[in-house]
Amino acid sequence: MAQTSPRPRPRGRTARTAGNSLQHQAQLNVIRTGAMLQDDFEQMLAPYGLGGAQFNVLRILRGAGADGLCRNELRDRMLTRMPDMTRLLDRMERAGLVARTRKDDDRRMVTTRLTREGRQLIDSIDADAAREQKRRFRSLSDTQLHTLIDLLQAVQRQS
Amino acid sequence: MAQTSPRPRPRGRTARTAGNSLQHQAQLNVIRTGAMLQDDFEQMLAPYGLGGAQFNVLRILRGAGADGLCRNELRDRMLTRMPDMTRLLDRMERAGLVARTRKDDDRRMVTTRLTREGRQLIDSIDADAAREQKRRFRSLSDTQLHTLIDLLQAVQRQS
DNA sequence: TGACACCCAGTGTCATAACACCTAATATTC
DNA sequence: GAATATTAGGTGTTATGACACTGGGTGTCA
Repeated sequence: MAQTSPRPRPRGRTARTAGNSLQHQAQLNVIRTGAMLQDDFEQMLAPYGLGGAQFNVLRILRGAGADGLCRNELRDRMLTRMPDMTRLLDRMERAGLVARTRKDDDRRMVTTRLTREGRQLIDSIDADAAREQKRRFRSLSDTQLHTLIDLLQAVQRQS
Repeated sequence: MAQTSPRPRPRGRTARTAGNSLQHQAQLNVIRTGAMLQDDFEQMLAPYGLGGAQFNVLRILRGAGADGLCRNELRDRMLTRMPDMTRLLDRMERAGLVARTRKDDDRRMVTTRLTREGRQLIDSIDADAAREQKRRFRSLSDTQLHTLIDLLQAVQRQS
């Protein structure tokens, strides 16, 4: 199976943001760009049978190492809001990507860890993921990237 | 009905982006910030019984004026990808916010227009929407806003 | 005018997201 | 140590999203 769907999606003509306040333009551009990057990323993931949320879980769990993470900790680290972590993990467990074990000392807690298979899968995606990131940002210098990151973090810090 | 849900969502500790390439950090921050803004916005819209997509349709149709727009034109102007425009418009039509009429000269085309009720609804939201935009971006100067917008548009232009 | 390609809108079907609620285990208070 | 609160995880239900496909409507070319 080569590439998937044809993917037209010219969506969101940049020009349409004229005539509004700067804050409004900024808001629209952040949301639109975020959606574009997310879509690109999910497009890249499709051949692996993953969605963005599942990839995110794999990435976070790989970062967490052998200790794994409990459901709520995992949920709080997600890139996007994810109220229904349980069933997302259910699906990933069924797919053999993660394993869950209830803790002995606090039996309310369930620790989720990457399986070997999950680990191998995300490792195999790394190269594609890096390529995808570079593609979108290739026109920006390191200074510009720093500026962009700083500005976005300032926005995130507002309440 | 006052405010709705408690909304904890501390999600996405900014610090977690260390140790990766600048492009990666930029990608994560754009996606995360976009999701935050979208969530905020939908939070604000909830009391009006609208979701982000529906608000977006109202906004676009208001801009289009009395001529309205056909389904595909509308879809292409959406801020986020929306493959299932038909049923979104179905719901909005059922709610009395939009009206659809098939064109006489090309009977394939269906024009969607705002109803008076839809128009009044989006007008009544304007003040809240503007407040929400300002809140998130208040810490940025006009120059910084311009810079942010320019950088994001450069990202959007990459294929 | 009949065959063809193409365009627009809509539908069937399945997977996933959202929201409110529930249950079990542990902590806290008296 | 029994009652209560709190915290973690899970479930039921409904709404929404994705994707492939259908089917009518137009144009165009023999």
